[in-house]
Amino acid sequence: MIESDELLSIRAAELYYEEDKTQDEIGSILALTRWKVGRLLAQAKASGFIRIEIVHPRARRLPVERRLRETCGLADAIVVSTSGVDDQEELQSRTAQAAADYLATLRPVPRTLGISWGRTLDDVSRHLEDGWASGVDVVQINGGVSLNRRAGTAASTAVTIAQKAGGHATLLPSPAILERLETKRAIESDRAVAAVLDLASGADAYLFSAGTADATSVLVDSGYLTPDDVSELVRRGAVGDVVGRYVNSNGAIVDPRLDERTIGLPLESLRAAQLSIAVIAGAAKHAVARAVVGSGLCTVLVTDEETALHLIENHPTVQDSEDHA
Amino acid sequence: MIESDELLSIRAAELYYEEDKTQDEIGSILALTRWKVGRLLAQAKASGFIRIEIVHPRARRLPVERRLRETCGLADAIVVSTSGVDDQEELQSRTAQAAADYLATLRPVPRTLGISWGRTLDDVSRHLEDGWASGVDVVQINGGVSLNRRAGTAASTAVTIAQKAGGHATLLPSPAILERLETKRAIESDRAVAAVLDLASGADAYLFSAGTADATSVLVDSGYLTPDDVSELVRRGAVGDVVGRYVNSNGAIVDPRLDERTIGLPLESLRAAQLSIAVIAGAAKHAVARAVVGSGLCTVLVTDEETALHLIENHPTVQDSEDHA
DNA sequence: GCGTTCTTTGCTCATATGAGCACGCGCAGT
DNA sequence: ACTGCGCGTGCTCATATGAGCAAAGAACGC
Repeated sequence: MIESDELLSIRAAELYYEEDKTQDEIGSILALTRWKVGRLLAQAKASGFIRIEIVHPRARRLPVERRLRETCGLADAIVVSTSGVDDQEELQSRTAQAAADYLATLRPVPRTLGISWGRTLDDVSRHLEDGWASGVDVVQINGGVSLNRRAGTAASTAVTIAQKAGGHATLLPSPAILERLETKRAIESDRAVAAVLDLASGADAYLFSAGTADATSVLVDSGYLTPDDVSELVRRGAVGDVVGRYVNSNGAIVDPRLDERTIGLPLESLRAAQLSIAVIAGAAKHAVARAVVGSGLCTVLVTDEETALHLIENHPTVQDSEDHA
Repeated sequence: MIESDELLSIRAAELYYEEDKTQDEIGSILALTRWKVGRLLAQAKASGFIRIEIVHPRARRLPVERRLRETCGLADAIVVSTSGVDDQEELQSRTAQAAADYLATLRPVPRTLGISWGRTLDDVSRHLEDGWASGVDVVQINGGVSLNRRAGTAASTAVTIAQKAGGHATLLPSPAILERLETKRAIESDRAVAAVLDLASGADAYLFSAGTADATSVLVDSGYLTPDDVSELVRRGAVGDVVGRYVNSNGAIVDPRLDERTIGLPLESLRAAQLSIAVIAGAAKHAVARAVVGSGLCTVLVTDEETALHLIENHPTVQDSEDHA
């Protein structure tokens, strides 16, 4: 029964899916009633013999999204299909596209959107369509405009997103990390900076990415940290950075001294936010993604299938809550 | 239109196939009429965005079979799925299984079945179920019983197939290739041998495989030919052997002198047969498969998907008919 | 500007499919 | 043997889907 029924269900599936026969026709071919065929087909599906895949760069993985939402307690999850993706480039692009799509269809439309900056966010900004919303103001939530070697990327990301929505951008005129705590305090209390930070903390939604904790980080690239600094952070458990702040696998700040010199929205504000969207893709970022999701830094995650599955596997339900400072 | 419709059809497909929504539900989600959704879905399928695959060791590829039948003018074609097959072993086994299944469901049941011998055929015999038919007599169509190193494989193949069908086996008591033409003639005219050959030429159906033209061939393994002999044959265009006879890519005999010393059914008998089933699998046998199919040696081919696609690509419609002798 | 033609849209209707149910068969306990 | 239970089977009926069609709309030439 088990054996022969399995084979029959395969034959039925071949005729149904590959030959577009009706269940009735299959019935007469295999000498079965059409109800039996229906059950065989259901059985084949249930046993996982039928694999249906949607192959398209814009395809999403709804079942994975659901699982991700459920196991990680996210308000929403966007998972892009990873099938047939050869290079990281493509994967980044697909994810950014998905994030752009998500933003564009977001309801209610946020009046102010707080964003970080970096390669990923810039990618999102470029994938957004002109007129994706009307009148969304964009605020930077962490510093880093001027020092960035690829001058203006951070600024242009914000400006592009705002322009395409017919709103205007507010930049955070400050470095990402200051060398001395006093300088940081001084800058922070500067009226212009304080106003932006204030605006940022009141944003309706946040959109940010995360960086890996290695020498390829934008913070290294921009000269805020040396590769050695990063190595030391890694030694102390850093898995990546979120809006310029290095966190360990529990999502806790790795180096409070460094963090104190970092300008921008504190991570707690992200955690408290009604809507904070993280865009994280690629195998290199699995660890940060886990930290971000596990520690409640985002309510919505946009990612690739592989990363999503990784997160589900290692269900990032925080086991130990805090780390030693 | 093209752009937005494509995206919509992907969204619809996700909801339909991955979330098991009804077209009507999708309609209300995407703000479309259910007919539009239906069309979008049809479009997605037509554009090839929906890939349905049946993952099972016994799964076949009906559409490929159809194409193979049509482009190669075969009476029937059996193509096994190659998805997720790691090793050659598995592929051989799947193909043999399919051949066994095909034999078992063959109608009308042949009264006498002519078979060759070798690893593939032996595999088929082992996959046949006991009682796969009732009263099928089996005849060997080419020599090679005694000399074979793996003693008795050829004989056991025939006997197994016959036994499982409740019929009896007739072996061809002769080497595959004789060293001297006179010996061959003498053996051929021996009453016992002649009777078997006569029986063989009158079989209702033939089942055979093909070997590659290299040192791994069973003919080398059995000591009928030396690796050097084979190299020479290859130099002269041999792509493999069929029932002990080496053919070139047009399916023509490579070395008529050698062929004259080979005992067994001539290839012309296979070509003239009402029903001759070739079982050929594996990348190494693409060339022989092409020769067999292209020169009409079989009316039915059992093979793997990869080989089938190769045959379809290089549609083996015989371009030049005969080769120089 | 106007008619023509081709495409797209929303429909009706026939068909295909799935849910739920009652029957009958086989099996075990008494 | 009898009876109760469980399972697979084939059914009825509601629902989902696809074919075909007429009208609306867009694109084009005159």
